[in-house]
Amino acid sequence: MKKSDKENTEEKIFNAAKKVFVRKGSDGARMQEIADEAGINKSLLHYYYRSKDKLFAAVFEFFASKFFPDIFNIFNSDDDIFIKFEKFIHAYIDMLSKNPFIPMFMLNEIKKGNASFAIKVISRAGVNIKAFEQLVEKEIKKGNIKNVNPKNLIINMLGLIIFPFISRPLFEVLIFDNNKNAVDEFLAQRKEEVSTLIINMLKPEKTLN
Amino acid sequence: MKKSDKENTEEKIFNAAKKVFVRKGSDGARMQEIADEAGINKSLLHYYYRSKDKLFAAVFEFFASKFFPDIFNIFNSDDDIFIKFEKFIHAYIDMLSKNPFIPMFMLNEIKKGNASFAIKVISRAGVNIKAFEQLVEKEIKKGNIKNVNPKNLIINMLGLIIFPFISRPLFEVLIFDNNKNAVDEFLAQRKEEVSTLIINMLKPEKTLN
DNA sequence: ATTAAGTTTAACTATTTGGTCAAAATTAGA
DNA sequence: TCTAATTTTGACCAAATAGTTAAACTTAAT
Repeated sequence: MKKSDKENTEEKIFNAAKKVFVRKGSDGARMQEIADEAGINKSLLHYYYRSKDKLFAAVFEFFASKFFPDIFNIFNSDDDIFIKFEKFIHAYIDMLSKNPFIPMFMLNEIKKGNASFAIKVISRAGVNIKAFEQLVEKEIKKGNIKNVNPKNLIINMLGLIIFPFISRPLFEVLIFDNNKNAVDEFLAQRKEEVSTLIINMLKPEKTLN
Repeated sequence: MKKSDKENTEEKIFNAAKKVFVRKGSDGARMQEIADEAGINKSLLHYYYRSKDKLFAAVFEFFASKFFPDIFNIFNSDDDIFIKFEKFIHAYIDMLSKNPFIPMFMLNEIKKGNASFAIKVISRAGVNIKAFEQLVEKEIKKGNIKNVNPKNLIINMLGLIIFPFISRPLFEVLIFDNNKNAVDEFLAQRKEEVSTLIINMLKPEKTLN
């Protein structure tokens, strides 16, 4: 086969592995299922990726780079602070809409013991929480935003953004009577909802004098 | 052995199973690991619980009843609507503080295909989302709370409550430099944080005339 | 056309793992 | 104390599954 086809096979394996690992997790996934999903012989998995662990590591790294994307630098721009938050929230929800299963996958695998691996990816991606906290404190001092706890702010924001994707299988049936279109609409509308909420958390009270 | 000891063995198995299933998930858990954790012979697992599936089902049902606890009826009381929310948030975070791994376990297993099982437990627990939505709409009409979307309200509230527990392994190292005491403090303080946020989402604007 | 390198396949192996079984140990009751 | 029921154990089994191998096939270059 040609080189372009070789890459094609490797890609087919990688894409199939992404699907199956996301669906079943690192333990539940079966090499045979990945091979079937890719439509190729199981031995090819080992030909291209030595072992299940190596294949999983590749998939994990791929998703980690999505989950900790290169968008925290939005906070390094010289936009107005509220614009920064709005841009970040929109960008992150857009990413999750394209990859809705990433949060569950990542957080579950991290919990099972891949935290240190994740940290490497995070620092490589330039995610800098300390800088974020300092930014918030600076804006508080300047009086541009309310006196909020930066750690709470991060968790609140990420929770509001990420939780709907993690809990979708549950609330899809519990709240939306299995109407998947309604859920998709709901998730799309979350961009505005979360932006508004965060901005309301941050907007200083109108002084009354 | 005596009957009290028999129950003791069964309990030992059940408690060990809870630990291991939470740690590794239904696929990652090994019967041998559960036996070791319980300090008993592996055959006893099958003596008391027939199969891994049956043992897992018992554990799943146990956690499901915790995850969908009998506290939604707080909203059926005749407390003030803000008190209802405050009570609910406090009660739920208290429960999670005692069982911090339940959300990750439940949501992950539900995602992997136990949704229908979960629904049974939910309805048995009397969780009634429709009633909650109607309550919110009623209070909106009465002008007691702002005109919010009830579905957004539920997801926002549950996200703010649950997400910190799901993401703890990540933010513990990323935001808290592995200071576990600081994280425990942070989580305890979330009761007030979330209550305040939800109430601020609901409090009508002060009219200016 | 021939060759050498890379790719694909089916058959096979080794290990892990859920589950069984019969014997041994313990307990409760007569 | 003797017996029957219950509980516990270690050895074993069968199925599932990750990984190996050697041969067959394909491709690109000469």
